[in-house]
Amino acid sequence: MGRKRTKSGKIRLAEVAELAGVSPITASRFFRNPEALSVAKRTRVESAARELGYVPNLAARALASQRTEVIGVLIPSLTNNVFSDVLRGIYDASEGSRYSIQLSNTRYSILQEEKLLRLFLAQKPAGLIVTGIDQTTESRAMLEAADCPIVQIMEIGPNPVDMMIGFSHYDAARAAIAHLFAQGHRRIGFVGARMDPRVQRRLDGYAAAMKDAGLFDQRLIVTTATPTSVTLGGALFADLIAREPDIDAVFCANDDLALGVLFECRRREIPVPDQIAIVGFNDLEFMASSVPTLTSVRTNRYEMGSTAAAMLIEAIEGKRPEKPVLDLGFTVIERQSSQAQRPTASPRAGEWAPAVQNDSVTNDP
Amino acid sequence: MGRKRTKSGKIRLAEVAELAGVSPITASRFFRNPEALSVAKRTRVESAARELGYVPNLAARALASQRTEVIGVLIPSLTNNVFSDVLRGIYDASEGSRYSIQLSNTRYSILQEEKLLRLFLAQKPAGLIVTGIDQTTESRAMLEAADCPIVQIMEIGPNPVDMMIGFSHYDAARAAIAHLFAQGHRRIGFVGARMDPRVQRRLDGYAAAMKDAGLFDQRLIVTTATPTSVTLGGALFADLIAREPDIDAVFCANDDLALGVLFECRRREIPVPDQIAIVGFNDLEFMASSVPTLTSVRTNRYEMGSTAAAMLIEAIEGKRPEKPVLDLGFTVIERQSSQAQRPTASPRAGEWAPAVQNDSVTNDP
DNA sequence: GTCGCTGCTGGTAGCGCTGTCAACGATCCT
DNA sequence: AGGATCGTTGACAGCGCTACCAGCAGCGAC
Repeated sequence: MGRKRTKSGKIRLAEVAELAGVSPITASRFFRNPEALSVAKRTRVESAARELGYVPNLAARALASQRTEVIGVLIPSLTNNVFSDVLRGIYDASEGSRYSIQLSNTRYSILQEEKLLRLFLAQKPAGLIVTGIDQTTESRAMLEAADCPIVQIMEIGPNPVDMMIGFSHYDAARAAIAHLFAQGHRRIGFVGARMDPRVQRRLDGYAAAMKDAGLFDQRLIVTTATPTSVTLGGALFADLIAREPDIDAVFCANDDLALGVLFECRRREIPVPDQIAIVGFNDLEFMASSVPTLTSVRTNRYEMGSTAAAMLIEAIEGKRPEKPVLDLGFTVIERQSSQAQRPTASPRAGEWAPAVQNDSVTNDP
Repeated sequence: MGRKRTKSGKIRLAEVAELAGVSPITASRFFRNPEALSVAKRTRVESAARELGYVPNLAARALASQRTEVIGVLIPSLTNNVFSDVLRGIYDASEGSRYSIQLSNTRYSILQEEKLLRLFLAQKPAGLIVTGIDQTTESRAMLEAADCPIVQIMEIGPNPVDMMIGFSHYDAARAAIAHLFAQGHRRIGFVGARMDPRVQRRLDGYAAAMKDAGLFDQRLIVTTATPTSVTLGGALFADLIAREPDIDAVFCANDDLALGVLFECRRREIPVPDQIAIVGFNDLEFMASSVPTLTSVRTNRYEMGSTAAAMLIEAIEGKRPEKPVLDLGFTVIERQSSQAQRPTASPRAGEWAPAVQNDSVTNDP
């Protein structure tokens, strides 16, 4: 016997079709490919749908069509400011499209990432955005076997699974160190936390630049697996300066650490940049208004997210980009914290201004 | 005639049932309510599912059961640190449950919120988390008509739609001002940005406290609709101090603004807290390690998210909480930036320590 | 006139799962 | 012992939509 399900008063496609005087399948086509209809039927279906307030049932559509309109996004952290900018880009670019975002947090664990990937793939997503290029072998195999477009974000490297968008953390770190060299600094410390693959590559870039200049010294490097924070930046710098009092600059793997270093310098009355220069990474908003203003490597986080989502959607709809790997570059934004010459006095109100980007070293491939 | 759809090699429930030697409906029950099966069949289905690597088709489930396992979340901003903490709580609490999170960004627009709400509700979510208590009349009506549990987060107020979890921004602001009064401050400025409803209520709390003390002065208030930032904090404070040079404290509607004020003071060589005391709101991590450390009102953002999601899931599964409205309270964390007496000298390295919470004014209902 | 093509439309048959109800044996109570 | 109750299981019929063809009209080419 049949069920007694309440028909729930919901408008179905069949109702719309009836009101429009067409078959259900024609009405269905209207929502997926309006161009295939004659103008007359198109307008009839459109007004019928509006009149009834029809909303398609996505579950039924997914079941019948054997595919979903979901874009899976895997990022390592919800807390890190870097990812909130990327996410904003992704959400903005997906808005207005038919695709919805399914977000999951890997917490910087590639095993967790593998687990989530398995979960996502089982639901046949329309596309996937994953962070970075360091997946487990198993994850990599799943990604390559997946029958949907995939974008790797945050960095670029060899052997993309499919598409890729990011920049070279290695080169960015080298550019930051080159800037410090140009300002006359020689004993440059490195402060890093979390040490995820991208931070590791910044460290590699730092080390390579220092080695090339014959200035590399393992003792200049302080890192920890602890998640990053401003407080941690201060603590790591305290370790560093206690051990190596003669350092003249610090390159921080991110801006939170840099701010922590700045505060620690202030606490110890170490003049910045006169005794110690500071360079951060990411160019978060506050870097431009601290005292002194802080030099940083600007990265195009929002664009990374929005472009990744846009590329993915294009690819889902069959228009693969001509260049599947996109380098968004970076810019060293030079500010007071790394100037060779400190201005005569601490600037008075009104005299300071954010760094002019024209003065900066840009890598925009 | 039938279709030639590629059966896609996917394992279906029927296959699992066949291997386990039970009917499909019994296998189905195993995944939804294992307790209803006898132990023998339960283990048989379990091993069959594992052997075949079965993954349920959520679209089919949603279609057949007329409901989804999706929790809709509407927040006003993806950038604001406050919401990233809340979100992390929501995602953490939903992990391991059968529910997945569908996130959307209202961008502080209640019209956008209404639009998104309509979209969400059309897909019959299992539950809904919405930010704040200021919905449009239309949104309010839709929420009340929705046949799923709903949690309003970030603040508490009268007439909850369903459940509610947050704290009183009004009371929190009053507590911050009371603390400044206790430290001897009288001409206390207010700096606010964005001026969303919650910031507005903080302003109301400030104004009420000042009026009660006979100290209210409209000229002490500087606000803007511009989104908040550290830089903006400095700029707003610059306006305020230019107009009212005799202020002795500033209450900032959030910590970014407070940091901006601190930097601006440093830029102008205004001693903090000797000439100007500073109090922020939210107690972001950096407040404890700035120089001087910054007083702030701690809010339980992660708990707000995780508890909201946990309550919602309980409610979806039929266990409504005994108390549908939960006040998570706040704590005024007293730090150097609002101390009545500045320590004799600027503290030396190692001598500073984060404020002890025991010294603080807690409102923990 | 016939053929093939193009553009539009419709019929049929599911997609994979679950709500509803009925049936069955086992257990419990009087 | 008889009836009521409980726990467990299965049959059936869809949920609302779309893939796959088939059909049909209109048109130009031969």
